[in-house]
Amino acid sequence: MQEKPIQPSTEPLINYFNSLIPLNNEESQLVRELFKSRLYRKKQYVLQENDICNQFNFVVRGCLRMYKVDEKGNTHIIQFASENWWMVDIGSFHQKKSSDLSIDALEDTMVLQISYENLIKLYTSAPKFDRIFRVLIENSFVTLQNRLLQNISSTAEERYLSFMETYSHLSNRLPQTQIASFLGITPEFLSKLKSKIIKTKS
Amino acid sequence: MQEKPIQPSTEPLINYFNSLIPLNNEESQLVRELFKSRLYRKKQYVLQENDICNQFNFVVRGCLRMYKVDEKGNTHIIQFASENWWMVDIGSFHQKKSSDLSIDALEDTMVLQISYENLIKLYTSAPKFDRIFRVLIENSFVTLQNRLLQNISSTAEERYLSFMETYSHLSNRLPQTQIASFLGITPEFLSKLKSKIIKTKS
DNA sequence: CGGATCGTTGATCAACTTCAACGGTCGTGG
DNA sequence: CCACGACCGTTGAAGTTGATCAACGATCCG
Repeated sequence: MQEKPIQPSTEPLINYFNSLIPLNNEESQLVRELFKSRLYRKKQYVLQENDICNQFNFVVRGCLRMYKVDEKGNTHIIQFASENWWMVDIGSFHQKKSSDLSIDALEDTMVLQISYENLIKLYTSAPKFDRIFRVLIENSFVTLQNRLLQNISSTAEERYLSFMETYSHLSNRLPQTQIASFLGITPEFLSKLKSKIIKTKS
Repeated sequence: MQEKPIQPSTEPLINYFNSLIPLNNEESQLVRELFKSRLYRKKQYVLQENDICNQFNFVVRGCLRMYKVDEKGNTHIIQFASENWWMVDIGSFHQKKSSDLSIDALEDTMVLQISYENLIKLYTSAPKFDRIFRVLIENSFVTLQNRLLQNISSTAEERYLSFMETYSHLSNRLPQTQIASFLGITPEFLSKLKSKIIKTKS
């Protein structure tokens, strides 16, 4: 047996689609043609503020973050995306208007990406993808809604504990500063929370 | 000329769809057949916690709210829906699992609603609706994402001022308690915010 | 080796909650 | 039609949560 080819493939994405709604051969072929693989090195921008988000990204390996920098210079993380997650500023992507968000890589990250034009082509060629992307966004919507609910109704400590459960696969890959920025608290306060939690346990 | 028929019609909804992606006659007819109008009186439940959300609602007239009641008995409002907005617990609706949210009417409210089964039928009969509902959810997603961003990065005062702009059509129809519950603060604190803002202005 | 980034800790300050009390308005039943 | 209760908005005092600023040690990478 030989090693798998080193050249990146779209198969992880096709597997992902199949797990939602099975694709036929023609549809799989469309995916192979229209999605391009691309490697982003750690700290590299995927989307820079004020640019138009022109790529819909599927993370094969690595980790991205999407965030906003406010007037005071603080960054607020809206979303992480690691293996098998999507990353795009949907507003900018669909309305073709400049984004007030940024996306960059927290690790060397391999993505499969499709441009706006090719996504339209995909929808037109195979209407099943209208449905697939509808389901996909519905799922993201539910996740986002739960997060908003948590933010409205819970203390920082509760949010942190919940984050460590929900993102257990990610928590050890992320610096605490990034987690704090996702939770909407300062790194200093997160540090104090952690030591308080440890004390309470023992 | 006669008065318009008093019997509620699906025309506002068809106009709404046409503004997104124009419908042909057959598609319009499907909407007329599959959406049913229904009146909810003030305080009446549209969805009760632990039930499955089986209806996708379009508000023709009035106002609904969707909220969660936490362990301490506090209610947290996730969304208002007045004229031409949608209201549904998407998670419960699509996964057919019991909801931990509630929906009720803040005013007497006329909705056009479609059941899960009929929505599937709609998607199957006219794939254009896959696209329409994809676009619709994309829009809701952007709104939700902006709100999350605000909640992470702004003070209560900023959120309140922003709310009064964004929801200016609603702000005078809503009791302050409801606005506070939407912003994620106590009614008392909102009251103090308001008086502070007035003082600063003069 | 040296700078950049990260995590920690303490003191002080600002944002927001909690609880209690009070007055106003509105709708409903007697 | 009035009275009463329910709900709403306001205010103040005291408490909690989390931010800010400054200082320090550890690690990592060029």
